[in-house]
Amino acid sequence: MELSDRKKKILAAVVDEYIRTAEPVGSKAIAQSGSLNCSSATIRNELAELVNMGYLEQPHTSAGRVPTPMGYRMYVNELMEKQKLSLEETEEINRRLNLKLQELDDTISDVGRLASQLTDYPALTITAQTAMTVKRFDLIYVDANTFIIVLTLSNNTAKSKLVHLPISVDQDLVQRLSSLFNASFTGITQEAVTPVLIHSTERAADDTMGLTAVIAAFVLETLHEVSTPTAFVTGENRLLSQPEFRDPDKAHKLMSYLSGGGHILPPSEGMAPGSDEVRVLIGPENVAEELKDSSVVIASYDAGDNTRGLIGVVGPTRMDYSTVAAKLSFLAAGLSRRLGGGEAPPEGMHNKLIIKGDTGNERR
Amino acid sequence: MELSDRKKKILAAVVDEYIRTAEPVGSKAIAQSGSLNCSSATIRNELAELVNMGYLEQPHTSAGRVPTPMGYRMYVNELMEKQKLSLEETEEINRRLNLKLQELDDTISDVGRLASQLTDYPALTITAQTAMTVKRFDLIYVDANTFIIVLTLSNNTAKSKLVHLPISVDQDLVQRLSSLFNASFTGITQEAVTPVLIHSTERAADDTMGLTAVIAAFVLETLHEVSTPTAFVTGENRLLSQPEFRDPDKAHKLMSYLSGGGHILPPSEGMAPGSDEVRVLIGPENVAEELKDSSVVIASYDAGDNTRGLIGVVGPTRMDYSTVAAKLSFLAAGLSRRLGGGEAPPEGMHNKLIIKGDTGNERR
DNA sequence: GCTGGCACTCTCTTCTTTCGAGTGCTAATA
DNA sequence: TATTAGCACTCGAAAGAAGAGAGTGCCAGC
Repeated sequence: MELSDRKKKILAAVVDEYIRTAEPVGSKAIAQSGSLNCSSATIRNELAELVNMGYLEQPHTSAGRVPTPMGYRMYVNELMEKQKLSLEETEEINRRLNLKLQELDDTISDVGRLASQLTDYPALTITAQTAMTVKRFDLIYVDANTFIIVLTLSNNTAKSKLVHLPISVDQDLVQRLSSLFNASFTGITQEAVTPVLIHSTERAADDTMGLTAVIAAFVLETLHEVSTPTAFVTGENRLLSQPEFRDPDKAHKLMSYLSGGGHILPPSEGMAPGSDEVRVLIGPENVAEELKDSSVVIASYDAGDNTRGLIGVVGPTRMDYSTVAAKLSFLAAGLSRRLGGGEAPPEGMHNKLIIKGDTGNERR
Repeated sequence: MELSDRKKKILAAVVDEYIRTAEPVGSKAIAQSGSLNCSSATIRNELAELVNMGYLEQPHTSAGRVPTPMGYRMYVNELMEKQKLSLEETEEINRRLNLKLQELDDTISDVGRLASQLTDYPALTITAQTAMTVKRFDLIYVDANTFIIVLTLSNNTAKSKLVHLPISVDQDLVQRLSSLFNASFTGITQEAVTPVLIHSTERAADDTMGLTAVIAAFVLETLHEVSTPTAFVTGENRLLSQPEFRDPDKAHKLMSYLSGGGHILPPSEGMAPGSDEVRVLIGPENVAEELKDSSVVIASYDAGDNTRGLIGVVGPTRMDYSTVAAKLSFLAAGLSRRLGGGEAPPEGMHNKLIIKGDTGNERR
């Protein structure tokens, strides 16, 4: 059933006002807010109908109205004004993004911090799960007891480790191992590094000192580290400034859930890989019990190497979806441009903003 | 002025009880708690004197007594029973510590997480400020557009980066740069990497493609990263389970302060480098305004390479100093044993526990 | 110097009252 | 038929009142 134009306007006004004040919204307030030219009585009638339809609810008989998750969903899908960031804001974000990314690589968590600062909600980042492989081995012989392992990974980063041994090894062995590993350990994923493979390499290299095992362990460690999707949450404490989390128990519950990392995001299969899409999950649309009365806004970015990462924020259902979505979208686009390959849109550009999400779940 | 033996017992009992319950402690409760063989009236008299002396205070007339910071200080310095961890506890800690440290190097933050879990307070870790230098350079030529920089640092770790260039370089230049950097960039600190030095190296190598600058930048970045003391805070949310932080504003204030990292610890000059010392800072003894009514317990550990790191927890002044100190001390000792050089005490050992701190500040 | 007893104080809890925002309904109006 | 003004009603939040209880300070007796 379609909403009349006026109902839409009223619903939007309720959500906007509620987002702003966190107080149930009365008919009078809406009547006065301009944009509608009718009396509070008329609006009361409309509000009553919106309650019937499931878009709004009343905390108790004589209170104003509050949006239901279904109301928020309608708002997010159709009603909210897509926020355009001001030039200052976009420049600010770009500036800080550049700053963050200048530093050494794994600063994705820093970007999470940035997102949290920008939105004033806790932020989470998740790196994508990818089957990384080793592209190239180098072993640098330092002295009889020391050598350096350098792995070049499929995403064109290098990882290294200095190994100090209690026994001395000869340069030849290191040499041999280097080529053996280059021959048989490159291009294979973590799972393919089997004890059998390690053993046969050890024999082939005539390694009686366990060097092979050391190197293989480093390979496994590294592949594991880079292939495991890691979740990172920052700014949990920002929850506390939201009135809905004035109850310390409630806040504590959600915060410990967030600190636990992971398990926050829905199976992200629906994430269209190419777009600047922003996904909104409202209250009960979340799978995790702990998030049932919070909302999550997630953007995905191109992390290069054909993988995508996620960056999102968590807040009360009464969240400033419009601004948050705009900021996250912009941030994700910036990240994609910097991390991803090639054909990205030029900087300042930012007009499309696709918001997507589950379609309105049943209420209650 | 010295406290009588009975006063000490009473003070200890008050602190113990208050730590346990977070409620002001009455004379009756102490009388019944055994260990003292006198009536509540006697204890009332003693309590009144302890209030006069500044060790206790009353929230209001007709309430029980609560320790002042000075009272806690006395407790920590002289009264509290040094906690011995049970065998199960020490084993548990060792097990988890081993688990954490198995993984790749910079897991100090993980150890912070461990500390937080063990104590149920927010934990912070700080790596020491050290003037790190590069010990050795290796440049690995991959192909015309690609090479890998490998730095071996003075703390015997290796850092590497894969550099991909838009132009092609010849192997000779890479070779030349490698030896030049080994000659003039080793053993010097971050500050000594001057534009002049970079420039002269560039000329000496006859480098017209800016490779020198790229490498130098990586050196600077790396040295900066490893020499800058970084603070890391985890488990802020655990504050919320403490009754003194039921007020969201108070909690929020402290938590944002903690999230801001750093500035938490006092100038740690007093940290004796050799010992398992644990330091306790009670309420107003903290320098930071935000910590004036919280307490901090810090242990320092040997991070190898003649440097020390800090690991600590933050909580309300009503903190379980005894247990926390024991756990942190043990954790720090374990870290020292694993990270630091050589002559560490054997595992299970753990009997000395030196607690130190500022001597009782003036009250109020 | 210690103890039992007693009056007193002050907070916390609970109950009651008041206040007001906001509603639903009805009758009048365009 | 849709809108509006008016009015009685509802219900929570805030303010006030009363009672309970924990704990104190002090005094007199042991």
